[in-house]
Amino acid sequence: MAKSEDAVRVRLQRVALELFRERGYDRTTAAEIAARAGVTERTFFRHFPDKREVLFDGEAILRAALTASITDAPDKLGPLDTLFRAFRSVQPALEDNRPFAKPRHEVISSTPALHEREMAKMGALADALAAALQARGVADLRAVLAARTGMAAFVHAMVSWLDDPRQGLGERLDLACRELKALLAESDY
Amino acid sequence: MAKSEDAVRVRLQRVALELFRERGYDRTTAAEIAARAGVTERTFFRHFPDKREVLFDGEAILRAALTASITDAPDKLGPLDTLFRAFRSVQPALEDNRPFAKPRHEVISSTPALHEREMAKMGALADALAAALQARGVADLRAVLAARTGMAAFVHAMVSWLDDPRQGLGERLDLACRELKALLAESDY
DNA sequence: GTCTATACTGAGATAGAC
DNA sequence: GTCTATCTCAGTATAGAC
Repeated sequence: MAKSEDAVRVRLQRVALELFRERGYDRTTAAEIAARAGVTERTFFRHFPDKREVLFDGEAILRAALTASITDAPDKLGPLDTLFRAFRSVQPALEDNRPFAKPRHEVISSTPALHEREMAKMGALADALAAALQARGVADLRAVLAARTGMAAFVHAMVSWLDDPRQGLGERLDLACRELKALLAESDY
Repeated sequence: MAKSEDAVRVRLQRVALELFRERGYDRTTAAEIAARAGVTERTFFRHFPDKREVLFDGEAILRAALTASITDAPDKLGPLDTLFRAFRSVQPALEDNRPFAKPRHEVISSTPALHEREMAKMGALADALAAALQARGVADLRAVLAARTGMAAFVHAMVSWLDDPRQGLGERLDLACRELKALLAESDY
C-alpha cells in the first residue's frame, strides 16, 4: 500500500492548501482537511506530526539536494561560491514547482503560526548547509556565517521571484550575490 | 494596580523558567505556572498570548535598543559597521543579564517548540534591523542582507559566550566580524 | 481507532484604582 | 462614575497515549 499512502499524503497537502486559502489557516481544522481528503483526522496526524507541518514536506528534499551539491563541489571553491553553486543546481526544480509554491507562500506569509515554522525551517536548513561546508573542511564559525549569509540571499531571491516572476530566479540570485560582495567591500570595520 | 500588574508578569516569567528547568517545558502546564505565581490560568494567557511567549519578553527591549542605536549612528558608517556598533551598544546590558539568559538559553535549546520560537524572533529582529537601515537610506536588498548577516554573527557570538564566558562577548563579536570580512574576501564569484 | 490531557478562546462578573 | 486586572465558567481543537 506504499502507493496509496503517498497518494493520501499528497492529497492531504493539496487539500490543506486549498482550505487554508478558502477560510484561512486558523479557521480550518485538521478534521476538515482529513474529511475532504477522504481519511480520518487520525490519519492526518499519522502523516504529519502537527497541523503546520502539512505545508512543509518539501523542505527535506530541498535540503538533500543542496547538501549533495555542496558535498560534490570542486575542492577549490570557497564557501560562498559553493553555496551559490548549490542554489543554482536546484533552480530548475524550484521553477517547476512555482504553481504550488506561489499560493503556499501567500498563505504562509499571512499566517503568523506558519511564518514562524517557515523561519525555523530555514534556520535548520542553514545549519545543515553549515554542516555540509564543515565536512568540506571549512572552519566552524566561517561555515556558519557563510551558510546564514547565503541562505539570506537565497530566501530573498526566492521571495521576490515568487512576488514578481518577470525577472527570473537565476537573475535574482546573481543580484543578491553581487550585493553581498558590495556590502562587505564598503565595510572598514 | 499598575504595579502589581508588572509584578505578576515578572513573577510568571520567573516561575515559568523555574518549572521548565525542573520538569521540562512539555511536562509543565500553563495552569501550574499560574498556580505557583498565585494567579489563574486565564490570567497567564492574558499576559502572554501563548505558553512559549513567557520566555521571550526581553526581545522587544533588545530590538528597541538596537534600532535606536542604528538610527543614531553617524551618517558615514556603512551598514555592517552600523550594525556592529549597535551590537556593542547593548553588550553591557546583555552581560548583566547573563544569570537569567544562561538557564533560559539551556531550556530553549533543549526544547524544539521554544527553539522554533527563538529562531522566529531572531528573524523578526533581523527584519527590524533591516528596516532601520533602510530608514538611513540603505537600499532594500543591501539592508536585508546586511541585517541577516549581522544577526548571524551576533547570535553566534551570544550563544558561544553563553556556553563559555571565559572569552568575553565583545571579543566574540570582534572575531565574528573579522570572519565575515575574510569570508567575503575569498569569494571570486 | 478511541480516549484524554491541555493549550487556547470568549463572555460575563467582580473588585479595586482613579 | 470609568477603567483595568483578574476570575469564573464553558467551550473547541490539537496532539499524544493507549
